[in-house]
Amino acid sequence: MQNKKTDCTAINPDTVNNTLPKMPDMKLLYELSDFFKVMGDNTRIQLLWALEINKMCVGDLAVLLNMTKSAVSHQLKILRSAKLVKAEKQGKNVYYSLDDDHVKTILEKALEHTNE
Amino acid sequence: MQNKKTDCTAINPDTVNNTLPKMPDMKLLYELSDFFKVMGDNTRIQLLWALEINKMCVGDLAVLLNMTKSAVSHQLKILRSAKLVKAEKQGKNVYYSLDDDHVKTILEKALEHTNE
DNA sequence: TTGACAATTGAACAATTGTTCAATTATAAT
DNA sequence: ATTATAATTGAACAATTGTTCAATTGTCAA
Repeated sequence: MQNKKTDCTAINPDTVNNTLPKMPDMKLLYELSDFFKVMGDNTRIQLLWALEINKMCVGDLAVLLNMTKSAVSHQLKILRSAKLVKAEKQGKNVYYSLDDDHVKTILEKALEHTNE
Repeated sequence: MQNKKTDCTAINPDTVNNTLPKMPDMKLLYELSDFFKVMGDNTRIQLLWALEINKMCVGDLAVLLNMTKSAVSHQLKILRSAKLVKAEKQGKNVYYSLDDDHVKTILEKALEHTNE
């Protein structure tokens, strides 16, 4: 019941042994933290909330959030690769919208926490 | 209907005008993204999940996650200032546990998203 | 009081991240 | 074909972040 990194020893080895097998797979935990990492940026939260109100194209979002199209596009790419938004091309414009019903639920749950 | 940062113009000014008043306060959005930022780290997700299983002290957590006590302590401090975990001193040890029922709910909701 | 152990703290470092800028692609209109 | 507009892309830069290391604080036992 030791730790490779330090000479640190467990105070309650039983508790550690009880906890270890109940921990989820590392892969799952990485997926979770990667998901939250995507949500953990103010620009992306603004984009998600805006798209929750209306489907919009990059130019509209840039004006709405007072940002450059480039910056918006970069962040939308991250949201898209996380499957949080989807893109739909119409002529010269690309319209973005939420790709996932869970996003709204998670935003609301997170609000319950911060509003305490 | 212009943007100060670029010469960019809205494609659909009506949509932008419709969306703008419906956007939540900037302060609220920052609180939200700050919350997700705290959740968006693999070490902290591991800590939260471990504490969801058992109340533990710093040394136990360090052994469980194979980290130094210092690194664990640093991250616990961040979780504590975000009111996600609470500390309770017992002699030489400090026992940590989840401070918020919502955390578990949010973790589960996030899993629903990543498991698709 | 002294020594040992648990935990915290601050500084330093490497790594990651978000925005800007400039260039490029793609589509529609003339 | 040429021009104009929408969007994307990649490189560069500044800012932020997580871990390590060393030193410190606080508590118990001898």
